[in-house]
Amino acid sequence: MTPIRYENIDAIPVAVDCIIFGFHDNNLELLLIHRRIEPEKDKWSLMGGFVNKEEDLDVAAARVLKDLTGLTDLYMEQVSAFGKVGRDPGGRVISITYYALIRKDQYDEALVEQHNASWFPLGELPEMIFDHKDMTEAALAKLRRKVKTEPIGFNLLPEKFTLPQLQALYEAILAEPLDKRNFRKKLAALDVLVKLEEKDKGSSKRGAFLYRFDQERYTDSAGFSL
Amino acid sequence: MTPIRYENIDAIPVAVDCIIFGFHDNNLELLLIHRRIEPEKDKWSLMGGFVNKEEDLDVAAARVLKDLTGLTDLYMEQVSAFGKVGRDPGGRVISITYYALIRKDQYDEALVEQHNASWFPLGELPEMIFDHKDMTEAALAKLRRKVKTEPIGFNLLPEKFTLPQLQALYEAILAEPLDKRNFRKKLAALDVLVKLEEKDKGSSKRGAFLYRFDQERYTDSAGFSL
DNA sequence: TCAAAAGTGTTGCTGCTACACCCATGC
DNA sequence: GCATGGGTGTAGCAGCAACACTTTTGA
Repeated sequence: MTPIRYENIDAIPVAVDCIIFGFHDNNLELLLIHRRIEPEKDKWSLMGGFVNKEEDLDVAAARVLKDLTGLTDLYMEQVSAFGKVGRDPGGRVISITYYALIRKDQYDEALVEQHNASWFPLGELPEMIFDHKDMTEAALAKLRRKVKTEPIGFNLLPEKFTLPQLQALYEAILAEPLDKRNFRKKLAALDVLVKLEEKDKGSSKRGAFLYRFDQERYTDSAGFSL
Repeated sequence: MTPIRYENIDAIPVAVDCIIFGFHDNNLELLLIHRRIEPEKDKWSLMGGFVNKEEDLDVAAARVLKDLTGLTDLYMEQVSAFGKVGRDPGGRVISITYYALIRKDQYDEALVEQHNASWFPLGELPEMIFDHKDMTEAALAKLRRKVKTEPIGFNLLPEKFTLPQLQALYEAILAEPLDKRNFRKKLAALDVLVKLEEKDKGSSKRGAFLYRFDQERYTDSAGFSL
């Protein structure tokens, strides 16, 4: 049978918008793009792009992320679809949002500059266009939930990291202070970190031991909760 | 400034598909539609429809639900977007899924028959077209998570219900047995139910007291967890 | 009188929170 | 030698799971 063609159906431009999280200086940050045209000139927007007719949604999101950061294989998760008729004054566009976690030591700074993008700590977000603020909040809520039950936080840190760094990361994501001993106790129980010989002396005289996340140990274990 | 028109952008048909949950006979059930045409003839599908150019996503989902059940103001929540290029062999369609909770004593049976739709207990789902099985699983996962932290289960029960009914509902949703005393203890602590004078003698000689959910008490309280 | 479902409290344990001091090092 | 951040253990408490018997009533 010949496929149905859906010819009398309204077709609608579909975009993906990416909430890009990074971690720097004990702050959770967002990568935003400076809008240089009207309307909403000089506000900031999420990085986005239209979905091509022959392109999976995830692929479109990955493409958009690569265009801005040069990075592939990022940790990425769909948040939700935003589809109010008037959400984009330029015309009807349905937007599917994704959040992504990136290591701030790895992205391509030149590309980011070309796009007039900069990083903003969550607490100091500028005015954003359209419903991008709502998108950000939805993404953050989803990240907060997820980070407690799955070991995804590591995607925001370098390969090797210290426990104080990891704790600061979780504190930044959850926006609440955590007890140092309890935090370490839980991590020890999870048994997914490998302690290395080296120390990082970047932030203290004494130096803190470096660890790395062991993906294999995790997939074996199953339980994760912080 | 004149709005940009997005004229050179690929436009794509966008659908909403609804995972419709009902509760009957101590089973969580799904309302599915019998497909009478090729391809995938005689399989079953979720109720869906295309999103019109001038229609919000939520409005489209509500319309689709009303078309099938006659009901409006249903409890409804977006699940996620499915957007693989080949997911519908009839052509590229991006589908946004919503789940809805309906009271099985209220829907319009004639309409449902007109659509060749029937109810299936979750354990006895027939073969479904395209990726509708994945959609169902995603919806169920979301429902399970949500039902533990927000008082939405009541949307599947009549206005007045008994505690054994409510417990059976939660057991059906979570697919695990619950301890009767602990369940009642938690509910009592939540303080969102109003005990009525009447009893329902439908399922026992002794009869069980009827309760109703008090929305106001809930919005006041804030904490809900089962 | 018996079968079938409704209703009701207590105890032990687990897992969480709260909390303070010593250690290593560079300056 | 002192200031700075790194590292470590315990005790009390709360919330959760496990568990068994009495009540009501229609047949």
